[in-house]
Amino acid sequence: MIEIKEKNFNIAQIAESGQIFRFVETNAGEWLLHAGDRKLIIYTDETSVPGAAGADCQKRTSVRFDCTQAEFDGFWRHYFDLDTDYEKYIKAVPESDKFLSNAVRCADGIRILNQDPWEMLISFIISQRKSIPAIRTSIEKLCEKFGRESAFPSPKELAGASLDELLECSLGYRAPYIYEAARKVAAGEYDIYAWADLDDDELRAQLLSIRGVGIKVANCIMLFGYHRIASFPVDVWIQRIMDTYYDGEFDTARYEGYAGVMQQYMFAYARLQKSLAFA
DNA sequence: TGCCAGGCTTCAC
DNA sequence: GTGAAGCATGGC
Repeated sequence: MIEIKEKNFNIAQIAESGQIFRFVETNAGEWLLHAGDRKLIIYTDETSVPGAAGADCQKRTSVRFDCTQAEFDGFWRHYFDLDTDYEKYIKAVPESDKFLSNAVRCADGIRILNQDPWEMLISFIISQRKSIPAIRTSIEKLCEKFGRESAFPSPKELAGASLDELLECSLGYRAPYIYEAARKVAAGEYDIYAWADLDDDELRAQLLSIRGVGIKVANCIMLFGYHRIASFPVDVWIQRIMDTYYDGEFDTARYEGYAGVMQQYMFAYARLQKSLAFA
């Protein structure tokens, strides 16, 4: 068991942040995370709803990872982006920006995870016009049906699926997109791991060449699968926020190089506000 | 029951 | 280049 106490690191906020879909609280304070073919159990002291009652992530709460030191150092430390100082991002937010200031107060435990490009590609193709619970359901079905021991299916495993089998995973009109993407990645036509060497604009262009990947999904894959934190995905939530609080356009230039971090704070806060409003 | 969901492709114009 | 229609289905 590895115990850490880190500022700006909140498991509940990350699990609900919309960047990961296989991260659930199985019991109070006990979390199960799937990443590719890896599995991790995490224990936390606080089980509160993210952001509720003014979560204060400035204090260092205990997070315990059920893994060896070697696994933690070799994989999870980087996965959770624990070597990055998020306080410098948070301090860049001016008090005059009321919305973002409030967002940071409620979501300052979020980190941009270093997830797998393949898993992000498929997950965010699925995400279009789906609610987050519905995305989770589809991904669960894919993993159960095509992954070994419910791991996320590899390109080769998913490329072996028929269109009818994919349709059984509640993919709807996205099924042909997944079908085609899996085959082309498995065949090496889309060399998605080599794309990690491209600059942001080149990477975005490559992702946009995949059928079913538009600008928003491409930006999500960049942000969460390639850790391009300058990427700023605009979905219906972010658009609503910009329309309501920023006269239609958020000035990403102010946060040049890391606007994607701000995007996550905004997204999390907007969803939190809605969930509390209907609670 | 009806509406909306971390949008994209296609097709007019 | 721009804008609107059409899209499958789960979750609330």
